[in-house]
Amino acid sequence: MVNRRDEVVDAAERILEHEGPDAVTMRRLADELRIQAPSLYKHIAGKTEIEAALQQRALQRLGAVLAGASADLATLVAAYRRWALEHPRLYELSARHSLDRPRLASGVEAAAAAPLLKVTGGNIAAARAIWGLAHGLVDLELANRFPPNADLDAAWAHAINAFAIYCTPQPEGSP
Amino acid sequence: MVNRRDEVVDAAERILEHEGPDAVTMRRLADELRIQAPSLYKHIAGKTEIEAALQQRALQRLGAVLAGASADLATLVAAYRRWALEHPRLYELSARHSLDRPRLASGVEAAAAAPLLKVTGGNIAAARAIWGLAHGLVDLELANRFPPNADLDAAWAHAINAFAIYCTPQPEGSP
DNA sequence: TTGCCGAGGCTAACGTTGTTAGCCTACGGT
DNA sequence: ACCGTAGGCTAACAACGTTAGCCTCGGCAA
Repeated sequence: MVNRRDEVVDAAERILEHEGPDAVTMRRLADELRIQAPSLYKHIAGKTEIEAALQQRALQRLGAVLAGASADLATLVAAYRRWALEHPRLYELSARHSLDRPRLASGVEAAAAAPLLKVTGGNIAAARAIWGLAHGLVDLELANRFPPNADLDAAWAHAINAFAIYCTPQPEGSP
Repeated sequence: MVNRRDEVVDAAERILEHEGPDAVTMRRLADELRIQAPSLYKHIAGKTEIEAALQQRALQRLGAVLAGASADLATLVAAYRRWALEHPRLYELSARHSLDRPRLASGVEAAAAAPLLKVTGGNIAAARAIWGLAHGLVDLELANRFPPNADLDAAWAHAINAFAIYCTPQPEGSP
């Protein structure tokens, strides 16, 4: 028998995916498990714990996708964007909640960051800049901040082009 | 006498600033105006309208700051970052809610974007990439996604350096 | 076999949230 | 002098997360 706590998180993810964040309610969640809402608290401390668990899942999955895709900068950020657009609610949930590192399983954060570091040749500041760039473009896109007809592919292309100096094997281009 | 609706939005901004987003409650808001909560609905349609109004304010203020600061890319993004860190709650609120353009006063969006466009010499795709970069770095910083000891100044420096090719007067560096 | 004890369900209820319905009052214009 | 409306009020609702307290069943020890 699987851990009941995991079943709760599974159900939360299912509801989030299919019905959106507002539908992820303790009562709706309990319904999904054919249970009454207060019984959920036998398995989890509260809603924030569920959200933290989903956040961790998102981090792990995105990290895995990036690890599989990391050849060069272009394919890496393309993978980032694709995953976020394919799982927008999970991405948003994970991005909008601030990380409480203590609760996070160890290594998750580092694993997610590794592919970025690899592509910058270990330059951690450049990796963070690229991370910010990818997250920012995705976040603005998900939040409907670009005009409907905006050519976002072009924006991504420029972004990749700008950071190419950090990723092609090139001796010194840093401040 | 000023518009009562504006007073409601003013109060909301005040509470948001001093007590955080969770404190922005219809009842708390009514208290601030020495009124009962239901009376608020004589002046505004609902909470979402307040949030939209705050979002618009944020956009206008940030746009104004950027317009005043735009000399080169470095000072522009520095101004962006500074404003966001000085008004984190307003920034978050404005970033996390998707724009409903119909409600937005016309010109606000374009005015906020203008300084960025100026610095890229009219290259709109590059301007969007830079916007994404600045927003992403700020958002990750506000969401506590970087380790506490991270050297974010270095990340910003790399970001600026990467995009310098689009901003220094330089004929052709685009894909 | 008996006894018990904890895991995991249940109902009832609480406080807080946004919001609606409906009433009342005072003031400004005809 | 009237009347309508702007703008306040109280009462109340549904939905939310959460707590308290009870019951039941299954497995294990004596």
